[in-house]
Amino acid sequence: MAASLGLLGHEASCYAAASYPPPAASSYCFPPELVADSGAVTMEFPPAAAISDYFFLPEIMGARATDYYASPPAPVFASGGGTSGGGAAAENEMVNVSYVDDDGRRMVMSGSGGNNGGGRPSPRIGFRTRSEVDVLDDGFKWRKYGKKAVKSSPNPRNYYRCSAEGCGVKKRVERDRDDPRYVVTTYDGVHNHAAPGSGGACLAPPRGAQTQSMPCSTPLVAAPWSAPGGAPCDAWGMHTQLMHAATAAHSFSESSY
DNA sequence: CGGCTTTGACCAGCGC
DNA sequence: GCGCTGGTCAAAGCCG
Repeated sequence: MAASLGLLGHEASCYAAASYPPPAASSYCFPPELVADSGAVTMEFPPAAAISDYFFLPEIMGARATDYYASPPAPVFASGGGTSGGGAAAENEMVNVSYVDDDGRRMVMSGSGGNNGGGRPSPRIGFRTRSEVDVLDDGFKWRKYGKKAVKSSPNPRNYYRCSAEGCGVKKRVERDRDDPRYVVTTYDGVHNHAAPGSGGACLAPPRGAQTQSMPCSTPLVAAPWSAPGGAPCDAWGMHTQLMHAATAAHSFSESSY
């Protein structure tokens, strides 16, 4: 049931979406009113109906994720996203990431362009979450290392770094400039460790989530589709899988050069 | 006391 | 080359 990512003609499988089992809790489903609401962040997204068919987004600390946007490495994929860095628009510039599920339906995700400024680009994935809290508990432990007022938004942007030793994953959190009810979280990089306190699982499930049963023994850096056991079991796994998909697509494209 | 947040300063990339 | 902007650093303070 693996879906596949279509990236510059490459096809990389992932378990990101297709035939995803319905969550036990309805709150995991895409809130109809929150789908693809033309926010500044999401520039291209599947129709609401399609999303509701394929994505089950996590409820995090009472918040409901609304949009995901995955970003493969910018230099390879950023078609038209040449304004990386400098410009505030680059931050939310989308790189289209499409994948084809088992039914042959083409799905499109959108990712932010840009890279880490120079060196090896890292996978980036973000999502917009309707939340009253700024910091969403994703099971990992983050240390805040910066806060910056950005020109593109009246709301400050917070910078977090995974506090795990040797893990260079970063995330940026900011309120949606158009709708402060939404929190835009961007993950930069992929964890090379399991989520703390998750008993070896990839991620601790969000509050109230059903028991995590996805094949989390697989190192996070591994391609998600290579993990035994098939699709993730819940929305939280979906979140993880998306992050992994970005990484995997990254690796895939690199290896094809 | 250790870990975390805050916050101003600094640095690098990009556009003009 | 200069200015703007985003991202990071690091010292100081706070909190459990």
